[in-house]
Amino acid sequence: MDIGKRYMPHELEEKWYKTWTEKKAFEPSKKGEESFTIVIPPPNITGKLHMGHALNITIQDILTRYKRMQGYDTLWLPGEDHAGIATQHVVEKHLKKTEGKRRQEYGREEFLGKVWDWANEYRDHIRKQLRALGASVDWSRERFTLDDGLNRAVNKVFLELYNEGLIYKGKYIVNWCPSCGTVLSDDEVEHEDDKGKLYHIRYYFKDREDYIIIATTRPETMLGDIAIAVHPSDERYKDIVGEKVILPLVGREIEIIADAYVDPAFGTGMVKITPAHDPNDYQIGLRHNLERIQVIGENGKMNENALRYEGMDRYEAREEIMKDLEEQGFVEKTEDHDHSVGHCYRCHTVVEPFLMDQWFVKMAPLAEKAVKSVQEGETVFHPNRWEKVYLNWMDNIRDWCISRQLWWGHRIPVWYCQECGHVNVAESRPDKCSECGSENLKQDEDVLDTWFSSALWPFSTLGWPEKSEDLERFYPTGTLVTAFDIIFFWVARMIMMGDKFMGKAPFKDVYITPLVRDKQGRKMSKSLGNGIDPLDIISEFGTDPLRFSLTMLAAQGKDIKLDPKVFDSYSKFANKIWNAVRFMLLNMDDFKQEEIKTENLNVEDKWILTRMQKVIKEVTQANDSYDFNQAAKALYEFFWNELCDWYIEAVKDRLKSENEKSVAQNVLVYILDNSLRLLHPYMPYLTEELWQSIPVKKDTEFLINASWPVYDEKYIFEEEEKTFIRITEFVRGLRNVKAEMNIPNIKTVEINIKQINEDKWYEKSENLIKNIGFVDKITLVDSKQPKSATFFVDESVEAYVILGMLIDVEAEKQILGKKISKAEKDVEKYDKKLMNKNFTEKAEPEIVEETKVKLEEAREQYRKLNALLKEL
RNA sequence: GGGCGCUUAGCUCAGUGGGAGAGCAUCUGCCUUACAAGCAGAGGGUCGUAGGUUCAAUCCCUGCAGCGCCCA
Repeated sequence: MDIGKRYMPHELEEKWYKTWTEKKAFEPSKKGEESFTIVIPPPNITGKLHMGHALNITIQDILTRYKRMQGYDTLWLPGEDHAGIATQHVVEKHLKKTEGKRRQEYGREEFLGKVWDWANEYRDHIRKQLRALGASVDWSRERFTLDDGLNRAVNKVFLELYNEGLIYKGKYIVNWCPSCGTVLSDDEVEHEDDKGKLYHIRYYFKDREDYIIIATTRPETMLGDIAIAVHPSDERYKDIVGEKVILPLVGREIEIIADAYVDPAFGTGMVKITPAHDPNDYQIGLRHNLERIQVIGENGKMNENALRYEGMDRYEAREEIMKDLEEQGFVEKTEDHDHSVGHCYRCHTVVEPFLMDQWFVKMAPLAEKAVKSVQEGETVFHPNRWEKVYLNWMDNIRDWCISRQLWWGHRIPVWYCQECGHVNVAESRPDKCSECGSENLKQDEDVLDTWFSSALWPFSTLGWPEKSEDLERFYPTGTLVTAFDIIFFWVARMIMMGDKFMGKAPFKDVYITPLVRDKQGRKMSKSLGNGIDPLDIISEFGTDPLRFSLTMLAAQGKDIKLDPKVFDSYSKFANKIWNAVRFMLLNMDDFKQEEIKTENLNVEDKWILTRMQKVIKEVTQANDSYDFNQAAKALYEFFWNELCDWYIEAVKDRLKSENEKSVAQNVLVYILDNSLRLLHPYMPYLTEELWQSIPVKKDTEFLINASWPVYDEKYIFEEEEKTFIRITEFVRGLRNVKAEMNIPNIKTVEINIKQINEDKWYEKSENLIKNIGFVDKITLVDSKQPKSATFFVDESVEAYVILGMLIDVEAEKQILGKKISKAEKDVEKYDKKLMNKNFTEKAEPEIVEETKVKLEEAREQYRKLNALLKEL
């Protein structure tokens, strides 16, 4: 049977994904066994999946396939997120472009119809991408954050929190994005240092000819100034507290008050207080019972309180006001000033602090449990340092503004009675007002923050609030795989809600993946155009190489700087695997599967079996501790550098021998069977395809369901492992001399061996040495023969290669010289160590013993090599 | 301002209290019946810097410098 010389990814991928889904291989099938569940971080329906998603999906799939093979009742639940602000934003932009209309021109219902069309299209696109990546998700359980079931969960949670007083409505300073036309939560505001100006403005006293100087970055808000504040212990201003000044341009009298919030070191140590347009001023306003005057409207334009500036954009007004102040002599000076400004995390517009009536969740009581869940280890972060980030946020938690002035989302389940004004909160529309019985009810116009529904994802997707079988079977979930940037938005809130409504944290582990950046370390983004589309990589190299590459790079706690060259490297690895299996298949004549009997094994068999067990252990441990890059690396090195470079080369000859081939075939089949199992979570398609062709009795129809290999003590042969390593060193020595003497490796040579002690480790492996070393004759000698060069020296033997006319004495001297100086350095190093009493007395005895052995070895090498050099 | 992370070969990065590693790149030689997407060999690093702990530090601790991120 020949499967062809080259690995061709694409047919395999479609074929196997189809087969797996048809056979329901992704659906949990081990009911009653311990479950392992992952809920997907639902991708936004605003766009396509990028490289970060590809990494995230790959890791989830590795975990899922790994646990499935280990026999867990495994579920990976897929779904998508309706992404309120972002989706409404892109659809509005899209409609403006295609139909030239704004959403208000359609009306709420028609517009939502168009968003649903969009959502359906993009959900489909995301599904295709997940399939392309090989994600073994259970499609029969797919969810969307706006599903009816999830809506029931959202309404129930809203109602319960409201009844407990944990949801409330109130007028506070919130973050308003004038471009998105909605309020944002504090976490959705990104602070950035912007170049701005610090304007120093004179405010004249009401009763005397003097003035004070106020420094501000936002002069346009002065129209809403209500007071001036100084620090109570600021000696400079103690005497003027209580005095009044006249607000320039406006003419309003405002009082100088004292409040500890003021930083005496900033500006002049006096600040203007605008309670309607600054969160800190708002707090001061509360403390001093100050009036609030709004001067900027929701559209970011000055409102009716803004005198002649009404209707101007806030930045235009700033300029106009400064111009007027200047003309009227109120400006002391203007200086450059960098300061941190809040921007909308979606559209990057500068956010306006705004006094508005909104819905909030009281966070402190919810945070308390969520802190405990992590502190007590119910949920563990990997890498662990993210735990601090999480706890830090929880400690400084503020109430969460959850209402959004959007149409796309879960509409707030609140109905205001138009008769008596009563606020009716209910899971579904009430027939009449619970207070006055009126049927004239009007639902709140706003929708909930998307993260409000996302926070319920780990249990709402499993059927909550119904007491579903899935909920019982799969909650709490095993691992959440996500990126650090949504620890606050999402992870923290899921833990809170899980604790609150399920009584248990929603997952045992949180694995925070690295961030995928470009080659220069920049974040991949549309605007930079430095993104790499996973689908492009898949069509060029295949899914398996993409996945394996990302895994190799995904070391814990470090961002990935992605150089597309790596995909090429690891697609070569896929080809290597392909060809190793191909080699096996081409050498399976008369194959009968038999039990591997220890007494029939050669040294190379025992070595590879031992190495296999150790790799099984290493990969399993690495997977368990989320060190996927280490698992991948261990597999890469084992497969290529040990199995292919040495074992396959070692058995080539035996596979042609009638007497010997059976053992070699059986070992080879065993090794490849186990290797493919270990590789499956990383490279599912390739391994499934190849596994099908292995002539071995199988425990399952498909590799995806096959059992995970288990470390087997009976295949551990420590002695033979060492012997084989000695053989490889022996052969390497020979190859090295050949290379230095410009003899092609495959040109056969004769070698001589001088026995020094009793250890005849090479005897049983003479054929092996001949084959892998391209040696046609081995002769035992008493001393080094003329026209031969030394290629191996240890305590048991010296070995020489006969070169005849090819000998190059200078080259040999060089080789020996290099070795001698290395031995000399070793002798010096170990000798120095052992001369140090502190070392011999305080270091662990094994280390001292080891060092002594090393010193002796190095001395012996040095002595022999020197002797050889003299002979030349 | 508070906190976190990073600094190892030309590039991208693993790694460990006791022998400095991989891939790519470079150089040399090979079409060897699995694979030229391959095989064999070689060169290349004061492990950012200054101290400290230790018998022993690239690794642990502290300061410093540079880069990046989060929070205010």
